[in-house]
Amino acid sequence: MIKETIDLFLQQFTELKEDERKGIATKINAQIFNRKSIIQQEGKIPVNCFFVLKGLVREYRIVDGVEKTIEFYSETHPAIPSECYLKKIPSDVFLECMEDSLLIVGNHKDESKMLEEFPALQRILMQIAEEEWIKATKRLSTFKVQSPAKRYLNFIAERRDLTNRVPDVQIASHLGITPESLSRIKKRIITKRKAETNF
Amino acid sequence: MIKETIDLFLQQFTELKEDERKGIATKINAQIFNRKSIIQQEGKIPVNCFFVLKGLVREYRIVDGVEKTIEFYSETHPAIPSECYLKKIPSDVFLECMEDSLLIVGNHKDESKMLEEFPALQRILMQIAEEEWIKATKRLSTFKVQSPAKRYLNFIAERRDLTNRVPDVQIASHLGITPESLSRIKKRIITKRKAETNF
DNA sequence: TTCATTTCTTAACTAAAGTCAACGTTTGAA
DNA sequence: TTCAAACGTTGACTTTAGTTAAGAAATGAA
Repeated sequence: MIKETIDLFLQQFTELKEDERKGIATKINAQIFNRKSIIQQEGKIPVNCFFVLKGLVREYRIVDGVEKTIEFYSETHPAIPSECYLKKIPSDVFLECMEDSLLIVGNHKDESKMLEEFPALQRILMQIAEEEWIKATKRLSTFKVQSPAKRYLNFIAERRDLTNRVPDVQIASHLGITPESLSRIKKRIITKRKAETNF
Repeated sequence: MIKETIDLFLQQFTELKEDERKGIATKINAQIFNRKSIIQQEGKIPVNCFFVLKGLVREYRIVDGVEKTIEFYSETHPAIPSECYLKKIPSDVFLECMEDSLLIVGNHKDESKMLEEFPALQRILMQIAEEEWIKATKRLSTFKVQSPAKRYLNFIAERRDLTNRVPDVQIASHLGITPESLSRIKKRIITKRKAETNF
């Protein structure tokens, strides 16, 4: 079951030959985490990086005593306290499983070993880093160019899967607004829609 | 002069051996562009990617007829219409030199050739992609967590070099606000500072 | 140097977000 | 099943951003 999921995950990287893929699959360490598991504490140097095979991971930060949700990582996406993991400095964020989740668990040592054995992995890591870079850049430009209401519409369009899996408070802070504002935005959208269609 | 600058640029990647560095330096294509040169047009598939050795490049997008500044790329940073260059699709942004600039000019073909000849470059590209990812992620979280005023204070603290090189209109849209707002924010900061120090 | 263009600031007004507080509903742990 | 905690919404009020318009200052091309 787990092995199948890992193999399926690796199949998206088409440049891997079958024997490479199978070799990598056997060395990958995947674990099940319960809902509410904190897999990265703030203040601790990250030892692990994660990939979500099943489930959902939330990245958050505590600012003035309030949780600020930075990102949601769902299936097939890396969940890494990126800067801190790469630079080996204490994490400024928490990572929490929002659901029972199946995660690939990596660390620096295993990563080096696997890179030596499977040099093709280098390309894949590069590809992942590039994709994450692109995603972050795109989201960044939505903050510069769009209103909160548009960002919300954007969010429910692009991440429809998430809207029923996480509470609005977290979506709000992910959009950079308060939960009260999100509530009002939702109301505005509904009344606007009603006005446009004459009920 | 140009060759020296290129060598200096490459020295930051300490994992390169001296002969590799020199070899790469001779193959790198750097060009001087005049202020106001548009080095990437919107709508055209990017053929080049750039690295800023000297000068300043601005990335912007036109939204509802208004220029929205997405990013400034200064010395030692890559200036790439990232998604579009990597995916070879028409660019959704412009790249413009804000000053007379010395830029490394790359393209997909040269990149492949150089990667073949100098495999160590792969690591460096990886490192660059990671750094850009981290930067984008960090900036993203400032939009989620900070007020426009804080973002402005942040900007002048971290990019002091830029504040005198680019007009406020562009800084404003880079911060995701209007120039009028930025003007008011600046005023508020000054009056606040006066109040705190009793003049 | 000149002059049109861009830039910055200010004002008046509108729209939207933040804050604080209250309250009914939902949720999930015991 | 129960009940405390978390959640979502609403209202009243404050603060800040967007919009439109205008004018003074700075800039840069001819």
